[in-house]
Amino acid sequence: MAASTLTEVARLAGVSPATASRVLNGSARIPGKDIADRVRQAAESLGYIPNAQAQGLAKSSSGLIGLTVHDIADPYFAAIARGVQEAAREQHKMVLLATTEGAPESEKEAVAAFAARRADSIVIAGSRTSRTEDREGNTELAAELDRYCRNGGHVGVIGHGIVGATAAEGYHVVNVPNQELAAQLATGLAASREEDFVIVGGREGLFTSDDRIRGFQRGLASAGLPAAEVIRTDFNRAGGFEAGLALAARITASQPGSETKRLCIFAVNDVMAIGAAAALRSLELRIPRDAAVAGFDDIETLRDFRPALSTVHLPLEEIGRQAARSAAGLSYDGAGSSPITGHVILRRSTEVAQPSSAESVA
Amino acid sequence: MAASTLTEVARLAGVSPATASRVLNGSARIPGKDIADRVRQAAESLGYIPNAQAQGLAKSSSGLIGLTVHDIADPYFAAIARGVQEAAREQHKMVLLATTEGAPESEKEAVAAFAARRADSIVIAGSRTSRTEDREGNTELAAELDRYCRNGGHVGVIGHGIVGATAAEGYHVVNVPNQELAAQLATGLAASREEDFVIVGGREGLFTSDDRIRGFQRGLASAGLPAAEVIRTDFNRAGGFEAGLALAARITASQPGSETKRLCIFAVNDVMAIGAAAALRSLELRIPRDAAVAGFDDIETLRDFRPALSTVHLPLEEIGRQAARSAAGLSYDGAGSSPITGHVILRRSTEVAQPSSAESVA
DNA sequence: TTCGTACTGGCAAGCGCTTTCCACGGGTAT
DNA sequence: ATACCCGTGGAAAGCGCTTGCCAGTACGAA
Repeated sequence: MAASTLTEVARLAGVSPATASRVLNGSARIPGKDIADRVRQAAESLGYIPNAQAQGLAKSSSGLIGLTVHDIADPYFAAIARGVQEAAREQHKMVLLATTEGAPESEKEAVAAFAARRADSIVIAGSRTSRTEDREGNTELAAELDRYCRNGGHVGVIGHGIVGATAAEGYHVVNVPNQELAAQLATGLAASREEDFVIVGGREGLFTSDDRIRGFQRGLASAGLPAAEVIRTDFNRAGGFEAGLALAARITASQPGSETKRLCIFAVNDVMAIGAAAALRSLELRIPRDAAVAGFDDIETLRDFRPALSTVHLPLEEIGRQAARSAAGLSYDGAGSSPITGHVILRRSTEVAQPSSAESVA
Repeated sequence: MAASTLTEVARLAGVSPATASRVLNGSARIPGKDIADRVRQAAESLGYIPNAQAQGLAKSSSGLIGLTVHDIADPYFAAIARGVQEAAREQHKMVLLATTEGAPESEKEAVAAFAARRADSIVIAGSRTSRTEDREGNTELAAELDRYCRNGGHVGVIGHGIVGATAAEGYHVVNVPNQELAAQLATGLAASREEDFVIVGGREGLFTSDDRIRGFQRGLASAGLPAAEVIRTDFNRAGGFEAGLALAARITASQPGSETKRLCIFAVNDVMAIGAAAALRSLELRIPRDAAVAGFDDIETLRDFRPALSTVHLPLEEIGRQAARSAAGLSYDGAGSSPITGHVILRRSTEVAQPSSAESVA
């Protein structure tokens, strides 16, 4: 990793390193044209690439944005990552990626690593949790973040704030109206039908999941419907599939009686919804004929799924972008940073009209 | 970004910075137990976090792995990124992410940025290209990479090597047997039917796309079938959709004649295949009844798509992992790094038996 | 002509860490 | 008792860059 240095360039151009620095790496003072040209030419001929580490050390800033996600291959996080990446580009920074599997301890480690690299800001994506087994981890994470902020760092958290974080300065959270939107979804779903609602949610304590469940229940209540049963499972496709199997069994069993209402399954995210749908299908049940299914997030890759999934659209990319921006201090309590909004999208998977079984084009 | 420094820790512990460094940040020489404890305690109480930039500067290595992808939200790249991330974790490094939209100039910039940060290794994902308009960009990219390698860097390229790269040392490419697998897919598809094959490919010059097309044609030829028509379009869902519309029109038009064979559409990647399928569906055509569709990559998120998509499985994550490993010098021309293999998966979307129209569960 | 002003480029002091080299003390071999 | 070696902690020289400060120059104003 030995590349040519500023000093070499300076020597070749016959100037001092200070001058070379000024012409090559942006400074308020730009040396005279002839000298500048000579330096630039020297740099060019040596293939000079400034050492960002050294620059960072000298300027104490790194041009880095730290991003933690649960899993970069999860389309939800991938979309957010794209937004963050975009914001980073705007700011002429690079993004440093860490995956944490959602474990607060890993997140804490990631934050420490970002701090060690003197990342200018940190974006934390992924559901916060309040489970007792995460208590300690959360506390440590909060402490780490506080310390980072106290040292002048900026953090943007997506969704819920970190439990226990107390930093006054540099701590921003991008609020996602999960509850309101889930309520709207419930209202929309409840409007034109009467059926039994079941919620497939993540483990208790996952804020995102809990919020969406709470919102959905509220929506049902405001439509005069009873609260839905909640099935807790893993916050991923497998969890959805599992819950789907259980529900499918129930549906199949009740079919003979036949005066039971159709089931409407609300999975708290699209991926779980797809899992549930796959489970139903694997047991020969059809959607929406035998059960309605709705998700949340409006994952892009899943839009071609059939029957098209009713869901709540979330501007994931924008969320990532905004988190990165607000953490950077841009457009925070200034102009530009409008609150995140989403909207309910009712598609085929929750249609009421019984489809003629031959016609299932959405 | 002012955190406490090693010197402060040393002072508090009443030792020299050298000693503090030795105890805190791994060194061959570990000071005496009592001293070590004192230092560690001082560090703890000060909340000391080593400055990775300074460490990097002193050791001239950064603990960073650079990764360029076209688009992190594309599930293909996201899967690879996950593999790279995993390998990074193994090596106790972090990954620095850059998205390039596939433009060689952006890739060149990214490589330069990685070099500036003294990344220990660089992984380049995303199809290489030989289009004339990319000529210059490719040359520059190659030059940048060469320089990086010459300075002791390691690069792992996924798929095809960079055109024009000449670095002898530190330059590894993870070969993906696109051609062979595409040929196998063609053979598999050709085996049990006679139909018209059409290939929906990316723009000319995209190596991945071209390889898959070539392989597929070869497979057809070896099955005694004529070469398939090739439709060139964008290497993404939109491109697939567009091509799908065109093909749908053709199918619909020929239906009356009805002695035309069924069309079998091979899209060179899953996302394009899904696009094409969506297009057909939007025009009331059914798969596989009115046309067969096959893709390539076996994207995880798309596995729940119905009718299930015939495709070629590629161990994306493993590919990413291996690229990162080989670039790190691990397991390269040593044990462990077995060549990448994939396999054909024939699913419902290319089934021959006409489905009874009521039964479309895969 | 003589100041004062406004620039210019260079010097040198760091940024926070690692690592070579050195001095020193205690142990063993002679 | 002397010589020698090994193991320890510390001093100091960087790693490659930025930047405050200073001296020198050229200029317009007086």
